[in-house]
Amino acid sequence: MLENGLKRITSIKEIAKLAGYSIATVSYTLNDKGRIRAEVRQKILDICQKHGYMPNSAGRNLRRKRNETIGLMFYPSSAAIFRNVYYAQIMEALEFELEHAGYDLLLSGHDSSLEHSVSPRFLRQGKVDGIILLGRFPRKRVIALKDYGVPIIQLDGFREFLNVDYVTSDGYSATEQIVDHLVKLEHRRIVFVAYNHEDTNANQREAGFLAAVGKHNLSNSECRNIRDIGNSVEAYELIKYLLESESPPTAIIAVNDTLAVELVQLLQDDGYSVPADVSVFGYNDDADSQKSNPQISTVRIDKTKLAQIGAKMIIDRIENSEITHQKASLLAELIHRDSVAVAKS
Amino acid sequence: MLENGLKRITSIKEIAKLAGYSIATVSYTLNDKGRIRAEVRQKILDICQKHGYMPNSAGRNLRRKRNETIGLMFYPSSAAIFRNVYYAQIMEALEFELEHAGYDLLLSGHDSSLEHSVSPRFLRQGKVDGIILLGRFPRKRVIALKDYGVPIIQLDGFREFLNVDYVTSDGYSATEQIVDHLVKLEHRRIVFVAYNHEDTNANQREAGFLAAVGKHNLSNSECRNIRDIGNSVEAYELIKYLLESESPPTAIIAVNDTLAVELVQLLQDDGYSVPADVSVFGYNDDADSQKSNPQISTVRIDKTKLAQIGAKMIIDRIENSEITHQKASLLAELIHRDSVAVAKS
DNA sequence: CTGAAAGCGCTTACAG
DNA sequence: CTGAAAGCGCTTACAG
Repeated sequence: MLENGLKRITSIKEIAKLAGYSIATVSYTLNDKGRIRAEVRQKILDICQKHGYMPNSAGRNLRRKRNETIGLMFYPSSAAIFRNVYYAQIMEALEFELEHAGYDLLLSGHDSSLEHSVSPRFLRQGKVDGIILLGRFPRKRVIALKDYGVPIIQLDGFREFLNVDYVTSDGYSATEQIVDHLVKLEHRRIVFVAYNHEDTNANQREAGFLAAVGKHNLSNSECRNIRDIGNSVEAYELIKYLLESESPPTAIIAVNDTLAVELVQLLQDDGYSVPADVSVFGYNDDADSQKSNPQISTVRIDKTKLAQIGAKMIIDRIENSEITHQKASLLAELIHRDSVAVAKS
Repeated sequence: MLENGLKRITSIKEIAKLAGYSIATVSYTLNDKGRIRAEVRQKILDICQKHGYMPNSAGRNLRRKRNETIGLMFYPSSAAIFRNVYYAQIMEALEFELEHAGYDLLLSGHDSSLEHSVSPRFLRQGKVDGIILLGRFPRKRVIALKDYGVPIIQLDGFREFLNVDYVTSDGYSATEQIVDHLVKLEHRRIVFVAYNHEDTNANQREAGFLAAVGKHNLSNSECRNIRDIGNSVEAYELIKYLLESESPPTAIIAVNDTLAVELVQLLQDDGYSVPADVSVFGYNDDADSQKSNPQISTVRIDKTKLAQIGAKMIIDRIENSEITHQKASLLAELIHRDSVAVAKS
């Protein structure tokens, strides 16, 4: 029941009957199409309003062959995403953009990391017009998903040569900038640390690191790229070994702020001082990099922009499948805070 | 194109033609209804499989008058939720339950705190069968939402006398337990602190506090319930004033772990020792309560169970609107850690 | 400017 | 055990 005690009307047919016009006229009015007399239009609108009429999306979607819905998938799983502060801002902006463009966002509780996992329900049921892949989806999964024929894009992750649109951040140039900056502060023994899982963003950052090491003629044996650690404790064990060696590193570049924050904690627990003994750089400008003591120097990725571009990409792809392959790599900005200082001599 | 080079089939009609049976038979097969000969059944299933057929949800939903979709709304806004660790686990469990029950989860980017906000798109478009309200929705908003006629429930929030199902945690008894415990540790001057915004969960906790103060014959003038602070700094200013008074509180109960953690930080920055000078209790068992130093004693709310019950409630309500009003209040468990000690004498 | 009608893909009572 | 047919609520070319 509505406020005015009237029964809620759920179909265009009833509205048409009440107004004394055809369902076509009602439909045109509701969609601002065709040329309906202003007077008729107003009458119909009034009736809809009065009876709390809401168009039925199943009816419209069946006819239009659209869902006005975009599916969101996470890798490795949605559990991982919700716990990850990095994604909060992205989700937020994504929702905003999509809602304004007339799309709803459908979530998948699907665990994409399971080897034999079937595809998410919403895909099997054809409930979405497009899919946004958030995270470091493996190539194989992207291909499998692409084969459904539903438009997909990758957000904050990418796979080349798949003709799948993507938007990510330019970790290569970001790392070059970090090394440039560290070298200016007289660092010559720098370590890059990332997790052992496959991650194209981490690869880019590593590649930028290696290129910068070459560019500045830093010693290959003194600059390490550690890529086989499973967690911060493992990372710290290796770093500790290096710190106790004859030519200890003076700076550490951690693949993200979470790792950076944890390393700083472990270093401090062990009696090292940051940045006096060793400088630490992170990536992402997550909230915890600022809460850490000292505050961590990091790379700011404009997450809102990332989401905006992603939203635009998937919508473009849905509404115009002819457009050519799109990819974007956002330039990142260095944020200088207190975890970096001139190299210990 | 599928792997086998065949065109993907998108309707039951084409499958029927290929199989040489009617669409009714295909439909019955797909839905495991009616009595279809095993042989025919297998043939149809094979064809579907081969051509990657997926049923069209708009068609089915139009016919069934269902959406198989549940909308999720947040208060004050989705932005607030994504940044709130407390909700990560709830979202996760909710998704899991709903997906298994055959429902998809539709997200709303809607900002419910805006006074003149329209309802979310998915509601206006009739895209959801039910709505889960997460957070402390004001009574007025709950009523407005309820008037759409779509089943709703409140999760981790509640409004009485509205006949809206809800599941929340029993903050009343939790706080009683906290005070019982503190009294056992010889605390007699205890402060309860909560934010100034309207929040029925906070009200419950406060009520439990007041009841326990009465039960233990604690001094009303020495036990305060502070409910008018906007943030932790404001809270700390008041607490500091009390700590410097003649009969300073020996224990603080903060309405959630976030506030507790921030208060501990501010106390320490100011030279107070926790728990030597003052004990601190939180609620929720959020991740940060464990990361804090000292680790914060808190109240564990089984968020997974909260979500499970919530999922079951909304589904019950959707599938059987006749059921009577349901409400649940989860018993919480005290988690004893290092922020609480015997009262300073 | 307005209406009659087809059809989107599905489910389901009914008939056989 | 299987099929013909109605109808869910909508949009849209077409006719007038």
